[in-house]
Amino acid sequence: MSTATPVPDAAPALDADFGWALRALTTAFRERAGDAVSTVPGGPRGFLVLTALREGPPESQLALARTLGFDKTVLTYLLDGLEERALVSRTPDPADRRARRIVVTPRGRRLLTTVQRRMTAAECDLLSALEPAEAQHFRAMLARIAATVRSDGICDGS
Amino acid sequence: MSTATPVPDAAPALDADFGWALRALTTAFRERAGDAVSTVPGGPRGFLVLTALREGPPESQLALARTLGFDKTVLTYLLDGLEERALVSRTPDPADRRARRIVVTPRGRRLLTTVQRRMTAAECDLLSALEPAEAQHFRAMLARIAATVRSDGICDGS
DNA sequence: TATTGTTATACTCTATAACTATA
DNA sequence: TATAGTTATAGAGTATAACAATA
Repeated sequence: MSTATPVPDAAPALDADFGWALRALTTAFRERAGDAVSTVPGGPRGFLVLTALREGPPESQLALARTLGFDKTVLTYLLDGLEERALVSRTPDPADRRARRIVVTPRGRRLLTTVQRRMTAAECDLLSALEPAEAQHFRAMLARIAATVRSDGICDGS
Repeated sequence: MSTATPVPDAAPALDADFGWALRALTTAFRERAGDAVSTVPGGPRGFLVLTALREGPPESQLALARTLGFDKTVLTYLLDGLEERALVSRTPDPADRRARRIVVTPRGRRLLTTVQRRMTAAECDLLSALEPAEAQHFRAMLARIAATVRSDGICDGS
């Protein structure tokens, strides 16, 4: 009998099921984050658009869509909503008149700061089952996994 | 200057954003799990129904729905699909003729075993960014969080 | 001919309300 | 009256196809 089992049991109970736990986490996150981002047009996805734009203007809407992992058609109406409330500005790129330059407005930055604070609080609440150091570890592992699966989707070599 | 920051930065980049990482993980999981559960009527949710039933027949459909965190209306057509392929049986409870006794058939158990094996493989692939021991730690933390947020939703005392 | 962005459409998942049959 | 289950419907989120403008 081995006491440590690196490979998970082939027939776990519901509570031990990865998919079930992931589903429970995302559901709870949606609920709590939903309140936090209720003031952002487009909700959680609008928030991610602002977050991505904060790092600098993308080459085009398409480049932004790829960064976020969103469909380009989704981005169109997400940006419609954000532009309507003057949180981003959308101007034709003089160099390539098919593309649009998207930039966050000062107002957009201010909203993002406020909402990010609320999001952080919601996340801490969500992870309150873990000790602070554990929660940081969980976040770090999650980020590593996300980076891997994303790059897999984009450029899985072999 | 502190080298350890238990509280996350208030303005993280996209790659460090919890919601973005969670979204990337669930998207990748859906893709991979989708293949694994493609033979189960109702897909990922049908699989969870079978998993929950494997632990024993529930009091009623409603009790099963609460265990899974599904809406009762969803469970109706999920069970329709599973019953149609003889993976579960649905018989009126003699004691309370409003309620139905749901049990997994031998065929349902066999399918579950096969699919669970595929699901485990898909999960291991998904978590391949982590060392096996780390992956187990991640699973354990995820299960703890899920248990907490679930019980919060059902019976938050104070 | 290929690409950016838009519109229209459909499909899945989820949530709500209204109904039936039992208790 | 309250509960178990069903049906119908509407709303998000997502993906696809077709289109206009530009390269």
